Amino acid sequence: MSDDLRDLPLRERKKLRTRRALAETALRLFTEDGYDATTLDDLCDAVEVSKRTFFRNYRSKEDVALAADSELWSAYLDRVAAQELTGPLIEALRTTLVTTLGDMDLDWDRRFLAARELSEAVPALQAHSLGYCQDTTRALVAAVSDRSGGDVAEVRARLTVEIFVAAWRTASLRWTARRGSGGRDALVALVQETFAEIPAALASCA
Amino acid sequence: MSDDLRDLPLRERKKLRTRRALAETALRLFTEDGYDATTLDDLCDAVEVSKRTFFRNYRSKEDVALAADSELWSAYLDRVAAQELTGPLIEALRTTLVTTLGDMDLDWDRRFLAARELSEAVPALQAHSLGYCQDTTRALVAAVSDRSGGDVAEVRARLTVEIFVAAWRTASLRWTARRGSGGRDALVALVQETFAEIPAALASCA
DNA sequence: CAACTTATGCCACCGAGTGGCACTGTCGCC
DNA sequence: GGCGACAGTGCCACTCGGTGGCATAAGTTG
Repeated sequence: MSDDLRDLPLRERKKLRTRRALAETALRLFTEDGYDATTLDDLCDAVEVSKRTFFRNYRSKEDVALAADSELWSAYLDRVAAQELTGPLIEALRTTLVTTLGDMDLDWDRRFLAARELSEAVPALQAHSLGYCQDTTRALVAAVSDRSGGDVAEVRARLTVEIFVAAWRTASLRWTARRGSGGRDALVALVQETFAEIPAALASCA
Repeated sequence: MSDDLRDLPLRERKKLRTRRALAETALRLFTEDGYDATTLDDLCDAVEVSKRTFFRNYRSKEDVALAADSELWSAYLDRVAAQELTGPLIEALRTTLVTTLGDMDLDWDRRFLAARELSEAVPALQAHSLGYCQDTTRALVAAVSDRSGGDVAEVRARLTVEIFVAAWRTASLRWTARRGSGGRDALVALVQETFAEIPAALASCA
């Protein structure tokens, strides 16, 4: 995923540099000064870019804050599309997630943690982030249903994917709660733990 | 839930009437002309109310479109708070949901269906609707964790609640896909079916 | 009827997001 | 090396969702 590659056309390099500067500065300003307190004009001034240019790089103010989420899901979907899933679906989904996590950029941890913490503090970001999950869910269901058609099968696929996302969200919430300590390895461990808890959770009493 | 009650102070009655007129007209305009194409000014003109008044009744444009969702979750949380949950947690949550569904207003079906269809067409509404689920999740976890403390228990509770919401979303999606045919009874039946599918989904293969 | 409360209307304002157009740096081609 | 083509950018004006403030009208209470 690390396409730092300097063998891109000059134009692309410039564009990529402003894209990253925007995401980086946005994350800093949002956490330092607050999400609502930071206007897009502030951000654009800081990066020395026009507001118009911002919107050519990101679809919305929420989008730039949650760039790390977006990268994860995009990488995940690529991976799912590239390989064939075998065995129990939820296991396959979990395994692929763990692999994808391992392959993210080196500083992805930090950016993702910042995004999660913002997302918990700002309702608008939380909603937007859930939207990403939902889009990913849709795409996953489509990808999985293509391979094994059927009507009952589709309901099961959707349900499985929803549960998968639910477990991921629980795991990342736990990781965020301890402020990301242990880094990516800890996150992966929490994913494994949380998925293993699913049967117990279904059986647990009030 | 049917507090049509005319034994309220006159002022309350008026307020309630504009509240309902706003929700009703909003749903109509949004479905007829499109969500984005309908401005709040359009809505306020149609109801003959100032924009300021709109925002004293609803927090946002999304809010008024998803009033039916909001009512459901609010009624559900009331019910959960009022009774004690016994036996397997997910069963208790499901049963309470079915009861709550049975007790909604008579025209709730129609409004909920309209809200769901809008929500599937408009990303902003989808995100907002997921936000409601998330808030409900939080509240449920808090309510359940109060009763049975513990650290591992809290993770299980959260996971259970997340799975509960996942199943509900799958069920209501199925209902919406068939355009709400069969009304509320069909929705309840789908809820039962979908929850029953959970074990099979977890075991299902790709 | 008078005094108080509360919802409402009106107006000015902020910030997110879009469309249009002119400009400039980059790239391909001769 | 010069010369168009064109993507990316800046600037400007605009729409629309959402908020604050204040005067006013409507409902409530004595």
